[in-house]
Amino acid sequence: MGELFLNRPLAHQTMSDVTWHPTAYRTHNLGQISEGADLVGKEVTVCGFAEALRGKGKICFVDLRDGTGRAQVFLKQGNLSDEELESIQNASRESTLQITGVVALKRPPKVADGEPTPPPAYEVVASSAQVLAGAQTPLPLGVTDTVHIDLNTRLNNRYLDLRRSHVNAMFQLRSRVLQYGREFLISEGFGEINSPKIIAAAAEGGTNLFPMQYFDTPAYLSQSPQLYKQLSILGGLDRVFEVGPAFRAEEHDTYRHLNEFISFDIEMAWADDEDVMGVLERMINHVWAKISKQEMHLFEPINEFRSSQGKEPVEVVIPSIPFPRVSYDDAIALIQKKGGDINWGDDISAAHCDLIADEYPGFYFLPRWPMEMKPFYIHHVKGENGTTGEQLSRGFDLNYGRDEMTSGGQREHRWEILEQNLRDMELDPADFDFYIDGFRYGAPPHAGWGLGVARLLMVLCGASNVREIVLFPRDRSRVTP
RNA sequence: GCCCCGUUAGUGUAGCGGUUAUCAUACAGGAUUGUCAUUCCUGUGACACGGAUUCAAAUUCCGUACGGGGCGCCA
Repeated sequence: MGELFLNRPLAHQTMSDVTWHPTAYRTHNLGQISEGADLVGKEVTVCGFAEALRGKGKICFVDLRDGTGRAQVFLKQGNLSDEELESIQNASRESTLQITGVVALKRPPKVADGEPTPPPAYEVVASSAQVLAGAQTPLPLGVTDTVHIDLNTRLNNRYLDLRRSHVNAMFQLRSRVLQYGREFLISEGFGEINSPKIIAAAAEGGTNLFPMQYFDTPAYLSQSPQLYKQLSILGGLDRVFEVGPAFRAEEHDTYRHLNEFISFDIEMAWADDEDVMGVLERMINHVWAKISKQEMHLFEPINEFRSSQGKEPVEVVIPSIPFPRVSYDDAIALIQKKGGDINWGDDISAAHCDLIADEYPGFYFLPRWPMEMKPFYIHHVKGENGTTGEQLSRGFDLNYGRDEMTSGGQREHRWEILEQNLRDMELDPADFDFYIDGFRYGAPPHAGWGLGVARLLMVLCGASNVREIVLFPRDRSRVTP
């Protein structure tokens, strides 16, 4: 497998847009070597993981990999000391090596008649070689092995799993998605904030919190930046976003839930639900457009791997905007029409979403949920009623297929209505003073949303489990590594 | 939390009452090699744990542990 990518840098951007200064251990990275036409004849020092070592005699080939790419190193008796040659030949896979040598054009491989000659490739002819750190054998999982590996085995040995090229590519994509998302929001006047993760009480109703001890006071891990980004708006910050962790003590066990996850949140003053849905679809459109323009090389290892597993390649189709709006009313009618068992007032399950996705493949909004199904802080407009006459809310979801990506809405900005909403839900407003107090001194109408980063990446990378694109996932039964 | 299912070398698999427990890859040793998933030879290595049934259990049953899939809830 590795061979297929031997001459390709893992990250396009690393070579062209990034300034690489030499470090204490290397003068060049392997991405530079693999694009090394202008380095031929130059002496370089490179470092990397030994992906494959071939040859125990007078010559030896090493496929070396670092974070930027791969390159072959050629070692020949006489070019370097016998001790050095022997130490490399005795090294195990994934040991880290440091090689000094001259960049040269590789001798072209023998190709069968009719096969095209591969493009020129470059290698380092070693004049000196060191093992920096040996890898114990056997490896708990083979980085280049083509055998299937259980997700659990992979996560138990994530530090090795991450070395696999398609896994590595997914995390590079994640970094780009966040970068392009940030740059988009900043271009629309948003500023980045960080809200506290240690809180005294629930900032949003519903889920269970992880309790913790804060000196002598009981406290909790934050399950959402909801309240704090609203308080930022009340504080006059106008447009804010946050990328940060949220913690939920729910005993769920699915491909799309974790107990710690990264939420991409925005909050926007003087705006309603439609306004922030617009921000969201423009942001996703921008991210997809940038990815498809600049990062498609990252899908090569991903699709190469998928093909080895008999899976369809993933394609990046820039979703056109606006995304379809399927109101709650329309969704219920559509599900019923397609034979789904659902009544007005029921939650829309993943199976129901499959039915909607038949009609609306890709991203679609589900706006205007019943007020009684939404939390007390969601705004409603009197007179906006559903087909059964019940009050509708300005809350919405964004789905992709069967999966919910985002939940958001216009928030209620009037403290009297907040208190009334709580009383309507048979809750005591006094218990929510920590929330409502911030609203007592003038509040802009505002709206926002929270997007599950891993769920969005799942769509982009074609992953079937959020754990695949979370570095060290935390679920009900996993707190290590 | 509910309903199904699974656990065999480092990794991933075959076997489904009697096998010397299959194969790939990895690992160790050797030969070969400017190789291209190098090739070839030799070797090492496994039935999750506890109990039951049986002449005989990796294989059937019960329990435990761990894991997987689906659902609910959510992002």
